[in-house]
Amino acid sequence: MTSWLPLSPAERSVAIEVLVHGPLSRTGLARRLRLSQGSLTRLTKPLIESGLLVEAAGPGGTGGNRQGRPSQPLDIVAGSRSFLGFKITADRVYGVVTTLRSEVTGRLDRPLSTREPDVVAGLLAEMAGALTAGRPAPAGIGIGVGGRVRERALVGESAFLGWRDVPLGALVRERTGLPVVVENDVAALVEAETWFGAGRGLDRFAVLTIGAGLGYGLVLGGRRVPYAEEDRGFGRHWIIDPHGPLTPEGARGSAVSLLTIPSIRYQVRAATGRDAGYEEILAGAAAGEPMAFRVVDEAARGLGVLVAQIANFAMPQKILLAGEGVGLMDVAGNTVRETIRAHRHPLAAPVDLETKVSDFHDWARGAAVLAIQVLVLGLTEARDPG
Amino acid sequence: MTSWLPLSPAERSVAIEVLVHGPLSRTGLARRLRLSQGSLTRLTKPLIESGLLVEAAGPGGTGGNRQGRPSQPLDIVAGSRSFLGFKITADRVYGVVTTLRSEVTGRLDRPLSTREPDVVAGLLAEMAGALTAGRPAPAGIGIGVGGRVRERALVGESAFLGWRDVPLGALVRERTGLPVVVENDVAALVEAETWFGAGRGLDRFAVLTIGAGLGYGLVLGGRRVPYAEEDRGFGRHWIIDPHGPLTPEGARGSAVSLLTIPSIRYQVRAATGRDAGYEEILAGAAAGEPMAFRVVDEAARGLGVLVAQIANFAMPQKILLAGEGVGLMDVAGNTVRETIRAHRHPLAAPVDLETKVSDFHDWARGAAVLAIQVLVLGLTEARDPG
DNA sequence: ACACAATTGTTCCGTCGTGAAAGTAACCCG
DNA sequence: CGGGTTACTTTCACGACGGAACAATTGTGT
Repeated sequence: MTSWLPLSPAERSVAIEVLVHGPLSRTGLARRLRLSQGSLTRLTKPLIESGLLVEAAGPGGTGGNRQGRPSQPLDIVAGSRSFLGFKITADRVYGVVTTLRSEVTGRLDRPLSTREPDVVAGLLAEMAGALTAGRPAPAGIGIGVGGRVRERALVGESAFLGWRDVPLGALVRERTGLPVVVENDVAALVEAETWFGAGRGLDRFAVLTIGAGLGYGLVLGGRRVPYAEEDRGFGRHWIIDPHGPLTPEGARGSAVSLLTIPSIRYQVRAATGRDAGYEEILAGAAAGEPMAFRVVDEAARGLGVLVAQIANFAMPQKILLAGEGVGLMDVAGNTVRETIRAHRHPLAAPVDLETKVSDFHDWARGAAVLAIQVLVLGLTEARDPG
Repeated sequence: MTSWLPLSPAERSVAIEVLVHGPLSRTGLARRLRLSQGSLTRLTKPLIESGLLVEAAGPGGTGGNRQGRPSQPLDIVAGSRSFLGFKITADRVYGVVTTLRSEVTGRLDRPLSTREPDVVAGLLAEMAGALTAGRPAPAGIGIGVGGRVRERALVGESAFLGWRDVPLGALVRERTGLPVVVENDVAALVEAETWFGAGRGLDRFAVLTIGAGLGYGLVLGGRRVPYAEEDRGFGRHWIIDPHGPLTPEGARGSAVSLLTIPSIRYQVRAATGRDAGYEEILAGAAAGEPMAFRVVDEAARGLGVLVAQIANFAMPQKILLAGEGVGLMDVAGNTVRETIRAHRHPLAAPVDLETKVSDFHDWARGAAVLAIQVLVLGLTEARDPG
């Protein structure tokens, strides 16, 4: 049990199904995967023997069968392995320990004094040690970085760290002896939400993150679309309103200028001369302070337009708003929803919109999910044909 | 050979590969489909025996091997079967005969005097007879209709025909004795371009049609995304510019108001008092007539914004502009391209944009492709999970 | 001219994954 | 305790596939 079997494609699909969709009986799995019951007996046997799956204690709960032999749910031994996830920001590193099911069992964060790759890798190794002190060794490490990442190991370009072609994966692997997966931070969050969050089981799913910048990810056919713009952040040139605000960060009236936390603070500061925090501005808008209201209202309309465009052109079944800047929805959610409606066909299905305020540890958890996907199940990034 | 074998999934993939990607040797097919050479011998044998494939005359042309046994390309017998495709508009029906490769070998169109379902089905049957007079009977019929189509047979709702739950497929099958596939017209055009046109071999591909209305279709993972808005046409509520023109057809500044042929003619008529044709307006804009130029220029900017939004949010590898209203690109293509660039990240890959002026017979050809897909290869519509 | 290399396509065989069907297990109910 | 019902297992036969050896057909070098 020290290392898992190489799984056949069919075994892998069974493992993923149980991992993502909770305890399931063999019969239920057969239905979901369109396999015969006999195949399921065959496929689950080695998975149970290797310790990846167990027969859950209590037989099938509610909604089960009224008579006949009770079903025997199978479950992943979530605690059998642990994973580390890290998110690197400009001035701080956030880390979490998670189970196989991506439940966070520990968290930590440390300031980043320098951005020297060696020092950062050392800090990551040190945090890995601190996070797993007194516990069994984790199965792998996932690292999320803003910027372009190649081959899940190399940071090709990261503006805020000033990095170019830094082999971060190798550096951390040397210092920890653990397998390491490096990925763009938005991509990692999207994967995490697809497997364990709002996008669970969906075929088409979009994520928009609002924070210091914007992030966008699209999942189609259950797989994330590899995009080419992630290197310098999204939305600086998504012009929502040509007459909109001009900020240092994006083009005039761009999504970045309208929506990101720094841009909203900048606008209020420019108008009132006072430097207010983001939460403070939202509270002010809710209380009817004119300038704060105006900026937040404009942001809400911009967000509505943006969400409607995503819904119209990418046609996802669900859109998740995540990040630290979605508190906007609490204050001006109705404005956002009205604007979405105005930019959609009246007969179109309403957009399934979910809001999830996330902090930097949630981003780290996303990176841990990448490690789960790659290391346990042997998934590799979808190739881009053509 | 009167009816084709039921194809196994592997045989089907071979047939599609040859159909879509032209003559291919067995070795080439093995590489593309990631199968062994032995499997290819096995799979192609029944296809050749049944007459679906033939060994092409001349051995592999240029770019082949320098030495060794020359490869033996396999090709579809395109002329072995023919297909009918129809496009129904408000006042006219257009029909084509095509080969298996979707090459048009005959065309016809007739005025539509009434919209009574029985009469329309009768006209279709009569046109089918005229199109195939003196030729072998076609293998199937595809029909494209603007509006919502269910189960590839029922016209659920079509505003311009005034239909609701009309079993058009059954009506035409009764009168012709041929299998019939009914589909939304835009969906059919998208499928045709995916298999035989601009989207050939691409994983992600978008189509935007401009004509009397707008159409939009998205192909992801090689399959068309089933959308829910097609019933009343796209773009009436895609607000491109809130201060844009107001026309009878769409919301103010909507894509429909900016781009469709009736809206452009309406704008010029409202401004000049003279009713000019679409081509005339384009020529006037090119010649510098102020009002025509202004309307066309605004349309070009609107189109640029629209294409940029599609590129930003759906991230296709290629976007096709089709329909009768893309003559705009000849006159104001540079404006469109500049606007796209302004709404995209400067480092993002340039949008691969293709323009194809299409007439109503091209729409009919699209419907014939649906018939090819469904009837010959047994493809069914992608189910929408979740 | 001849052997040889290179490449395509075919034949043969062992393996593996699968569904069908029959059989076993576990539960409820009367 | 036996019948009904549902979950799971075992067995078996089939079919799809890859790998390896082999045949076919050309170019190349001496």
